[in-house]
Amino acid sequence: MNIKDIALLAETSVATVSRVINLDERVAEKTRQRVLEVMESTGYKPELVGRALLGQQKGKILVLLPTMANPLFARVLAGVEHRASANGYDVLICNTHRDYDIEKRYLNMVRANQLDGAILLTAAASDEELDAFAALNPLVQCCSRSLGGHISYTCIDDEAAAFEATNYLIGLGNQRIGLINGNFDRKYEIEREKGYRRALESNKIKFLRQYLGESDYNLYDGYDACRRLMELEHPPTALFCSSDQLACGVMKYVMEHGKRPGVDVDIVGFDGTYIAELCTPSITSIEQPGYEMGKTSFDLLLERIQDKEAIVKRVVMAYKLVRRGSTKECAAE
Amino acid sequence: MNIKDIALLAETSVATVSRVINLDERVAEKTRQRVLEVMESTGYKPELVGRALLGQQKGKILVLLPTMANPLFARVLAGVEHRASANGYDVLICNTHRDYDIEKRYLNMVRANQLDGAILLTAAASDEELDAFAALNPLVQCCSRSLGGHISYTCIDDEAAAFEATNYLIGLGNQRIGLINGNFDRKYEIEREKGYRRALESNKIKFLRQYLGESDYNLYDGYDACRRLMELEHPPTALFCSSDQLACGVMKYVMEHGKRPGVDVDIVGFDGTYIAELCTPSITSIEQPGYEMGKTSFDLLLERIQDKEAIVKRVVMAYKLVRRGSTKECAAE
DNA sequence: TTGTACGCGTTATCAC
DNA sequence: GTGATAACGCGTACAA
Repeated sequence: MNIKDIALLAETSVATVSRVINLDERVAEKTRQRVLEVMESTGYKPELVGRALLGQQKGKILVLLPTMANPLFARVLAGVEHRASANGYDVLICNTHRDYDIEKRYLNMVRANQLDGAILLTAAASDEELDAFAALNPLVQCCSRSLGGHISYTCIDDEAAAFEATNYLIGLGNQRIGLINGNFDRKYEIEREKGYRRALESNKIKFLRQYLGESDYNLYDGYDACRRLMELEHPPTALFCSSDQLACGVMKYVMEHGKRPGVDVDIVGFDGTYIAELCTPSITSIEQPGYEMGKTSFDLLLERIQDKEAIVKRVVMAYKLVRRGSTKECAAE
Repeated sequence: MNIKDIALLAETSVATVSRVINLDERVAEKTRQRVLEVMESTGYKPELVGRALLGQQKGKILVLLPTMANPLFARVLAGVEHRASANGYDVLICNTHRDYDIEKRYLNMVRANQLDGAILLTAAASDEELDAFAALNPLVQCCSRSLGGHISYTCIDDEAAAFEATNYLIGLGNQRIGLINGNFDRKYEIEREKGYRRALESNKIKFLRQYLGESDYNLYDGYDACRRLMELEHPPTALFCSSDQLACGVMKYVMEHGKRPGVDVDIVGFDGTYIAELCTPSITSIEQPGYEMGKTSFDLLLERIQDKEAIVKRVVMAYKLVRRGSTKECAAE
């Protein structure tokens, strides 16, 4: 059942049917009714593939996530969906697993005119590749940033956030502070380590490599990394984790070994997700404005979709250190 | 840059280029090389839209999730992706928010030949509608089931699982058991309440409506529902929750009010996600084989894609009651 | 106001 | 082995 069949049944031409579908004014009311009736009775819906072939707007965008496991991304997604829906766009999601080939294949859907554009969280491709792609296709980044002149992005200042978190832990009286970070060499991970080290330096605390714990952001990585640090001769008295999930694993280790978070060990997470809220005690965390970042990402993308030459914007949003029970001053919570 | 350009540059015809692309044997080695070189140097990739227009395989399927928040779905997704990747399919995801219109719009992508098929978790549409859709398009369900003769699905026996969990709580000596369930009237929610009530009956415990707590599966719903039940004159001594996230909120309430999970109150969750493992104490939960269900869902879908008349299968998988620290016998964990 | 004809990128068919 | 061409479903410029 295609547009031709409808035209036949409505005793008119494909052009007229197309006009009816696309709300073109210049079609007689009588004809319109006849066409609408036929469409109704046959249950006809235009094949989007035909339109895509014409390189028109598809009304769909893609969000590329590195993983589904972090609730921060669910919040970002909600923000994207909110703005997308208001502008008549559907949002498709895919899971790149931080894999270069998968990321490429999905981005290709944009290139192949299947989608209007894409929002990328945590890229696997190089800055150069991304920039080249963004020069030709609507692409923006979110929660991470890429150098290069063609990609708009929105993110927080990871260096400053890590500095503030570490500084806060020092202010609570901690001198030995562990950092459990991801080991993917991503820009935001590097930034966070930078901020951590800057806070140590500015407080005249010596940086010790042994206090760095690595992780793949897997389920028990926080737990395992914490064990390694706690088995040191002089274990840290505070831990700064690069995600709430890591912090949750850390808490588990700490509590299982008879210590109280917020009393014996201070713990700070990252992202400010519900995980941090639901743990007991709840976890002090750097809260990223996921929902806002999602909304802004879509708006930036829409600008690029509507105008290929739209000016590139880099939006850095405010984060917030939310103090909860896993650090001393709030232990009573 | 399309197939025509390549043909021109390689000094041959579009037909031959198409043959090279599709690994057709009958093309001279010399010609093939020439074409491959041109494709290489131009970085040409076939536009999938053209193929889609011919009603061919698109190599893409869609997974419709009710929400991103439940880690169970991430596991299901991993299973789907594993089998999909092995069969050359890309997996797109979308978030229906349990909304009828959104679900319909995305399913339409399948109808409109944009995708090869869809896997649906938690439908918003009626059984009849879904069945009608499935009669014409490849569609399978996962983690929930639909009556009707055209939909293959895979899920667990929710009634039996709820029965076992409730029975287990009774076996621990509990007589007043609360059920915190979703309030969407979904089949699996109804099944779980049935199992809960059957366990009470078979142990001669009177069912009390006041021990039913509702929720929207939101962040603090477990916490709030728990408060309502705990403020009753005779509060329950055990709580069975319809998700791990709910159970986590329940634990929080319990601990904040000076009671110990697994000692003063027994708590059982549902799904067996990492949330249950990472809490302290960790949470006893009905573990759904998410990864396996995901894999099987894809296999069922592939059968339908490859053969429209493939026989409908209903796969019920084994669940597992995993005992952890939130219930008495394991409180020492 | 309506209809005809073309083009989008690809593959299948058929003739050479 | 190769190439010309029809076909897929749609929107639109242009003609009527």
